[in-house]
Amino acid sequence: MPTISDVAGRAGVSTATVSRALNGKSTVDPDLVARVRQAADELGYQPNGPARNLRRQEAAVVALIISDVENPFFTAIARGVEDVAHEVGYSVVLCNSDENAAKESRYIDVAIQERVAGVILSPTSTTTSVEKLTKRGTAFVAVDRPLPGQASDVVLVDTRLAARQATAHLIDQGYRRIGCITGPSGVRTADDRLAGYRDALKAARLRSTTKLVRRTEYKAAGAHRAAQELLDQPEPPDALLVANSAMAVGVLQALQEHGIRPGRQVGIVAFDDAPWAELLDPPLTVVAQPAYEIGTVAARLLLARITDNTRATTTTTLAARLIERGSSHR
Amino acid sequence: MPTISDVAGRAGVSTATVSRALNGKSTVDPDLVARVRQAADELGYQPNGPARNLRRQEAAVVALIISDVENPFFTAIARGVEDVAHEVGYSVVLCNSDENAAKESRYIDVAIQERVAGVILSPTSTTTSVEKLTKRGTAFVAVDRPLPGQASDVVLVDTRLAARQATAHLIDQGYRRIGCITGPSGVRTADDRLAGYRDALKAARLRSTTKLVRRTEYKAAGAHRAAQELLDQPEPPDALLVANSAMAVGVLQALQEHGIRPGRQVGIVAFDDAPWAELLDPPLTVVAQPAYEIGTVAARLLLARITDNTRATTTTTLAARLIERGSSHR
DNA sequence: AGATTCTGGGTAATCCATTACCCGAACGGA
DNA sequence: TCCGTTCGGGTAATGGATTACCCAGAATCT
Repeated sequence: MPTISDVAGRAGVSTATVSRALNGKSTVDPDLVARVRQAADELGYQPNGPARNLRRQEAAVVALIISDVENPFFTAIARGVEDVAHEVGYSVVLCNSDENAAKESRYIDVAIQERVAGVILSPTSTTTSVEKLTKRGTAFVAVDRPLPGQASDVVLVDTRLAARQATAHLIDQGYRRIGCITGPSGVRTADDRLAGYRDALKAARLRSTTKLVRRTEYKAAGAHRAAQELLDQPEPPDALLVANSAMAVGVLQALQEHGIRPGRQVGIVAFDDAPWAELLDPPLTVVAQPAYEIGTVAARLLLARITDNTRATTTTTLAARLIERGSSHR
Repeated sequence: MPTISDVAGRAGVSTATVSRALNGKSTVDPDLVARVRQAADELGYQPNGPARNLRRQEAAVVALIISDVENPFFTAIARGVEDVAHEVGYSVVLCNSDENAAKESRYIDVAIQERVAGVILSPTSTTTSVEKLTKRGTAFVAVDRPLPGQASDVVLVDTRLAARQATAHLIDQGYRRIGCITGPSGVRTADDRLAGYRDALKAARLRSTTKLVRRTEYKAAGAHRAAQELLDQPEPPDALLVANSAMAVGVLQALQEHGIRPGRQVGIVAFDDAPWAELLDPPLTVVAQPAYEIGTVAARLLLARITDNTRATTTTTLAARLIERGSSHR
């Protein structure tokens, strides 16, 4: 593996000149630059990243730690982050915490150890592992979920309001026994969606009962079981608010198994506008979250914070949009 | 940011002892280990990754470069890779090449520069950027698509056979004007799926015509246009083989717009078993690829190659499975 | 012309963890 | 008791790129 001194030798200059020529930080005679470039190409020289990062005390890398790679909401965020980061020469590494605090903590350790320039995180739950970042002054932005008690930039969706509007829409449509299947307690988005659901019931003077609420993992399997339970009750719900698209799959499966078409008999609104939502019969009413935009906004905030970590922290709240389709109409 | 000497100072030992105590490579007095551990905890010491990697000449990281983060097939591979890598203490960083040779090449450069232990790649097209890896002796495994002319471990799906079987199934069902919407020419999986489709037509002595074949990006939008074109022909196809699930979305949309239900009028088989496939009416017949398993196999091969790069290269071909559902029955 | 500032480029210090090498102490065997 | 091992732990070399510092020669000014 050729080193900078190999290049220097071949080009007949010092290592300092090679570094300067290749990084363009300082003026170097154009002839020398050409010689250095050529020597580097001939040797297939690739700078040693660890050595560079050790010296620079920072890598041009941002870590994006998301809670589920298989959730399109998070991969859309990833694209947003990537597109912005690449424009300014940063690489993005994606880490999958799997809604698992231990994995999240481990990836944060790795990020710190590798001296990445910044971290974007969708926090799984507790705040503790994030303190390591702030304590070290690593630039950091939270997405999707806030971090109570932590001063950091945050990019959120107004998910409580969205849940409220979605539920209000179901009420408008004449549904009265509306249920809610949301994520685990303690996960902020899950709590907020439930709260928004309750807000809407309250505003409409409908009684809210825990019999119509189920909380499970943000996955299809859990939602499937939850929906079965709800539907098997003596007084089943006539509509359901479902907290993400993976869960929607489970819920719709359960409806199928009960021989129920979404819509007239049981109205459905789900969070996240999956590409297949329009293919269903009836098409699925959804709450579309601006995932890509969350990514771009978060990346821009992170870059700003990398250059100046003393700026005041901000909270950006983006609006979600209810897309009415057939599954919520009688 | 505390360094190893800070820890050494606080624990009253040398840096060598700290390193040995923390890494457990050599026997150290248990009392000292405890003292070092405590000092490290108190200071919140995190080893400097670049310094460690510089010295070790390798990072305990494997890079996984996939061609589309938003494609569930690739994210499932990612989970497989992660699960295996984590077992043995490696971190996985995910890079999204976006079917773009330039991005792929850039990520390969980054991987080389950062001296990752190995790379798993779903190659977008040309072989050139991969040579950089093999030339440097970086452990490397290709997934999903082979690299002609490159000696490397490869993990594939027998996608040609799967396409043939899927097409044969359509023929069995009585479809006669079967079309194919596949990925860009030059992308091996796309070519193979087309070849398998033709194999089946030939075996059934059906005439194969380019009028029924369309090639586009592996995305919904391209497939949507392609399907529209095919359906608007004077003699439209009575069935379609679709090369991945994102494309299936576009195709099904086009059918909807033409007022056609999949099945009787136009039979559909698509690659990749998406969780929503069963929710459609009729449910979608698919070719399920063992994506997670591709990931685990590739990761194990990579780890083996990291420990011994002289082993003979292997090609693992996994079988896909046709899951017959309603969209391919008359 | 002489003094002064610039500029390009070389020398060597620096970043920090790991580990080769070495030394002293403890231990076992004769 | 004395010698040869063994073992724990310290000293310092090492990895490779960047950059502070310095110097020589060119350019500019008086």
